[in-house]
Amino acid sequence: MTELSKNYDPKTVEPGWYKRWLDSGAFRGDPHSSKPPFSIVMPPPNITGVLTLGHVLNNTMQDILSRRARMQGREVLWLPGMDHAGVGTQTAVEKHLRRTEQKTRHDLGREEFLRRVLDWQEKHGGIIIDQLKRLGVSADWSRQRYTLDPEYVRAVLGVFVELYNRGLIYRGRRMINWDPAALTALSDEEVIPTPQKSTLFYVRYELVDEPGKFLEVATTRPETIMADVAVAVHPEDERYRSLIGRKVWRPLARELLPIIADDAIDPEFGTGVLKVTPAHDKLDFDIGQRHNLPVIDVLTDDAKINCPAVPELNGLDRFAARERAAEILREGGLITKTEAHESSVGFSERAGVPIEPRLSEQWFLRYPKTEEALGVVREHLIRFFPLHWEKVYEQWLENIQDWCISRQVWWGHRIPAWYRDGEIRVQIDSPGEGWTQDPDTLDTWFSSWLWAYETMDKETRAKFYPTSVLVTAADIIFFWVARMIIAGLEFKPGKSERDEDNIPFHDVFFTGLIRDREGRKMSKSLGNSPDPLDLIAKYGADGLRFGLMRTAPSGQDIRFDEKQIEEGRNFATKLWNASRFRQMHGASDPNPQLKPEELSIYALEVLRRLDETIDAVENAYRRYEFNTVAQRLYDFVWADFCDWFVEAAKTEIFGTDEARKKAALATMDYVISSILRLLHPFMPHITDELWSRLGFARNETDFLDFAPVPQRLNWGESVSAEAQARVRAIYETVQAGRNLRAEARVPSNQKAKFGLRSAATWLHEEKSTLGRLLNAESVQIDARFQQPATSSMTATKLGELFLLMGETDRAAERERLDKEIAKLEADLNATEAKLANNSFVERAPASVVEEHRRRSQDFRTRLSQLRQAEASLD
RNA sequence: GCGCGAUUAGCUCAGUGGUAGAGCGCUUGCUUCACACGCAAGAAGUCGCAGGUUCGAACCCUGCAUCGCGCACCA
Repeated sequence: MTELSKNYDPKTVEPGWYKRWLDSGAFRGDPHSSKPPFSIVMPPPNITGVLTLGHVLNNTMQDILSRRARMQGREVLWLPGMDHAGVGTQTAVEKHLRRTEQKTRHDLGREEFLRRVLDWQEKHGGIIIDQLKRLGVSADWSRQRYTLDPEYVRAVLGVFVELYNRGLIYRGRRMINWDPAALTALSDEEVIPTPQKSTLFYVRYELVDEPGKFLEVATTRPETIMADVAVAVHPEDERYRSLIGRKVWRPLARELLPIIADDAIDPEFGTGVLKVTPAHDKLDFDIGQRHNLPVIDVLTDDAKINCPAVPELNGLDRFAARERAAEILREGGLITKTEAHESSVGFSERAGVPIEPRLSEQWFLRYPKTEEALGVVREHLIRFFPLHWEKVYEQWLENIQDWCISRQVWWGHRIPAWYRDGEIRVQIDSPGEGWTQDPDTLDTWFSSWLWAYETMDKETRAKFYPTSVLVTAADIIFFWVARMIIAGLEFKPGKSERDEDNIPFHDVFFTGLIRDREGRKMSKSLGNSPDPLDLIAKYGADGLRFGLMRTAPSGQDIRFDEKQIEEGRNFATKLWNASRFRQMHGASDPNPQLKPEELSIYALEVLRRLDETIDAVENAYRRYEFNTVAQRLYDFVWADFCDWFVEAAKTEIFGTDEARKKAALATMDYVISSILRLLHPFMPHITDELWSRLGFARNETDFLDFAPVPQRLNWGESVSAEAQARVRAIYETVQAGRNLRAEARVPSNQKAKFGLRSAATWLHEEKSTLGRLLNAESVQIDARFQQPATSSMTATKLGELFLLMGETDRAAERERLDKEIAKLEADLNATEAKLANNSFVERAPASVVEEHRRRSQDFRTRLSQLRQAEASLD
């Protein structure tokens, strides 16, 4: 055992441990184990993604749960993997292609393009896996899966075929969300409504049978007028009733349009007249269907105007065309007014451009098992943490729409539909000669929704499915969480037909989003997203993990502040140095046997606090309150153990009584052993390093991951009650004494003389510890201690404490005493007033009333002591 | 419009019925035999606002305000 260095150096320690864990197979999940199972499937990061703070948050939590479960003696499977991220990856490769070769994917052709994507994946893929390893993630990498693994692909396609055969998947020409930049359809969930300032144009449509009279229509999209097929009013609208059934002239690409009536029109909006453009608006499309109107599409797939009848607009981009169309209309005197208008426009989450509602032939899924999916959450077969996400989940399921699952991208699972001469077959493999496969691929989420069980083989599933918990950010509650629940209930991969065997997970913990100090979302464009690897280099993986966990309020968004990570690093150093101090006093006992009657009151007290901490930690884990666990451990280690116990125990550690010294060191061993085990899930590297360096580990592969979680000693009140009272009184007296020192401006490094007027005989045994904590040259303890003229005084639970000085500024001391007396009087009055209140005494719980009585008595005693002291100053 | 969160010290956050807490920052003292990534002491809060319930409210109820999120609407 070599001596510990003064500072902990994560750079040299952490990678070594990770290698040892991997080499020993510590992270393997064994389906044949007899231990009770614990399992998590990792939300698969994008294959070409890099580690973000969001990943750190999410994976640290999963790692904590996994490691804790191993320590609880459970067989843990944490199943990692990656997602092919169809649109995202393809967009990245296309961009690269455009920049380096000025080519599009169509220039290369499907086959060659996919080869390029594979090259890209080869080069940039899987970086994140190494980054996760650097974080200390204890996933079972031997089972790493990918959404494009051949057997996974077959499963995804198989599900498509099955749902098609059951009539739940169908192909249809419907209004979908079209991304004109990525050139693909999107699901409703991929569209982000964004408030946009726009202009509302009031356009005049001339009545055919009454030239010179006009119907005014308010629109934000004059560039689509050529696609109008009618104008519509509300049937009850008195203003327009007489016009229904008549006709107007379309002002661009002049044509006759009927005036129709439809309930969907809001008479309050604009003029109460809507131009009906079925090809470019969902509501208009529905109206068109109801009235058997034709559909005229005037936009190309990249959102340029396709309307040779109006050459001024033809070929223009939609936004340029909007301005040009307005100009043309204005020149023709057809715009009466414009007004500023704010409305919400759907943006593509990927490409960041406004989507176009578009009529298109796509594949759709009619969701099965929506009622059941609601049921398992409502009945808490699946528990959400925090609970309020249930509402969001319910709201979505209650308004669920069919899912557009086809994408016009090449990278992904190609739709297993085959065509020949108007014939269609849906099956995984080609039906043979002459059949061509559907060119489209499936929405990436259509593969992810099987992730919870298609990543497992049969025997793994038998042991580990349903999984224990899913840890994920709430922004994919619809994309992923809800759909996985539906898939589990629909395909029933579990060991029986019952819902409880087929839900994908028992608990879902929703993490918050990480924001910057100003509360903005982290984003590349804002440049406010720190690189976790830089943070690891600066503060160590353990420092990053602990710092982030300590300030991650459960389920709330997190404002990131690097200071917090620095604190994590500082805490690691503190732990390191406390261990270093222990190591300086000889080898640790890996299995210390503590006997209460041999221990100091400080030892009994720190052990009682340890019991409390173990309880608090246990409770916080049950609620997934990672911040509470971290905070409780931080407080226990830093305050209870280091600041108080170790300092007090130095009397014995540096003392001559070998038996007492041994007991103090054994207590340290016991507490350090507990601390290392409690902290291990949060700070795996440093704790294993210390566990090994201090000699707690039995051999090289005796990792903390498999050490038992510390249990309460449960020595009971009879052992600790008196010790607790005494220790608290001493610590309080010490703080009062230190305050006297500071007030009297005695420098910290200068020893001082104290007097304590106290009749407590037990105090004499604690005199040297009291003196040590006060940094005193001497402490005189005497029931009849006479206050010297030159001293300052404070009242404590143990009696009046005097700081003996050469010279005292009496005026300053009097002022100090006056202040303290005034405060005490106020406190006393408040407490007495409460006790004088009959309702309080009768109705409050007895313990509360008792507490007030005790407090009141305490205040009186101290007050009289202080008054006496003030009198003696004269 | 409907729903969900948040509002506590300068900052980030704990605190769910009984005299307001932590870390950072700030002020002061200290290189004392684990640690200056440290030790010790201190200043700092009408607990968003207004009502109500209660002997007692940061906490429970009602309303309002501000910020954020989701859903619907958005011509």
